[in-house]
Amino acid sequence: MGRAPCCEKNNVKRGPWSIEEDAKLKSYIEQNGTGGNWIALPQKIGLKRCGKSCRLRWLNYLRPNIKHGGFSEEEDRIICSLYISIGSRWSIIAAQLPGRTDNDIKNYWNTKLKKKLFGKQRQKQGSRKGKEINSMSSISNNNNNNMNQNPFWPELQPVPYSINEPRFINDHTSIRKLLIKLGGKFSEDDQLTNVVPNSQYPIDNLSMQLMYQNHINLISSSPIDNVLNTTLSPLPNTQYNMDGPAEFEHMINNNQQKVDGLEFLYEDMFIHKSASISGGNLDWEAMNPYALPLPSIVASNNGGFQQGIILQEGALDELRYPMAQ
DNA sequence: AAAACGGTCAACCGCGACCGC
DNA sequence: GGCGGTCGCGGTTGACCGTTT
Repeated sequence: MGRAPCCEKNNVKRGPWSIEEDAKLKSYIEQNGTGGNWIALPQKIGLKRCGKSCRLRWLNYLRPNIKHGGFSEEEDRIICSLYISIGSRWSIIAAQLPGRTDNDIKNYWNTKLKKKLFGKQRQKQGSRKGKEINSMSSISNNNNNNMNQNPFWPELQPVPYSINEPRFINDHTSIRKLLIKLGGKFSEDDQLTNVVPNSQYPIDNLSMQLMYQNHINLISSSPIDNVLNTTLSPLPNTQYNMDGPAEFEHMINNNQQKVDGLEFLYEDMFIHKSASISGGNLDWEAMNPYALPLPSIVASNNGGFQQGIILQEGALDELRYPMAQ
């Protein structure tokens, strides 16, 4: 048996909203609020619309102080940084951009920013084709080995990644270790409960906002190398330019102790659904200024934490199924 | 001139989460 | 704890419009 529809579809109008409908909805909500029940709202005001449709129209269009179009460079940067860090959590990204709606940002990303970002990358890749053939083959060889032996991710399974997987959320110890390594307010003696009441998720909104802000300040203001040094400052100060997967791989392989607290990252590097490698190449430099060259941590909308790492389109399949190419 | 194509964006859909009973 | 109703989210669709062929 299918799920019951939220409204009787035969009796509701669909498609674009008329000026009259907009005016009706807007004036009612401005005077009376939503009443906490979107489903009942259209009936109250005599609109032949689904409650969800009313909600959407209000949130995305009629609500005061909504901005449309004209995204600034700063907004671009925030969107890209957050997308790289947390993926397509549009509502969370929108929360960082006053006046922007999740729908707007999603559309903007899908139609413009994504192309801007990856188009730039392809352009650069195209100009370095010869060089990349060599690096591709080396990556491919490594991948084959990795897939056969899984030296770093022994339990890696070719299963689709789900953002709802509790892997990070449950890995409290790792998260805490990472937070401690981030330094600043998270000292070794601090209890995470100072920030996360009762050590249980979800964290309160203010803490989450503060964490976000710290994260955004960090990633939006720091040059790549500085970010790396800053966030990993409590670690031995070995420099990695992170110019590609080989460097990152090398870092993991030879410096396990230096990245203690990031254990949960490495698996995700290969499983995260936003992770990808275009045509077998990782050209992180080309992702600048938006790309983050390091694992970054932010709060997720369900109160946990997640990490993002930059890989390019197609990486997942190639890394999982190297023989299928 | 017109058909084909591609980009944009408002709106819809379906699912999981949440909440009250 | 189970259930039904509602909310919120992210993915997808389709109408519209500008550009290209």
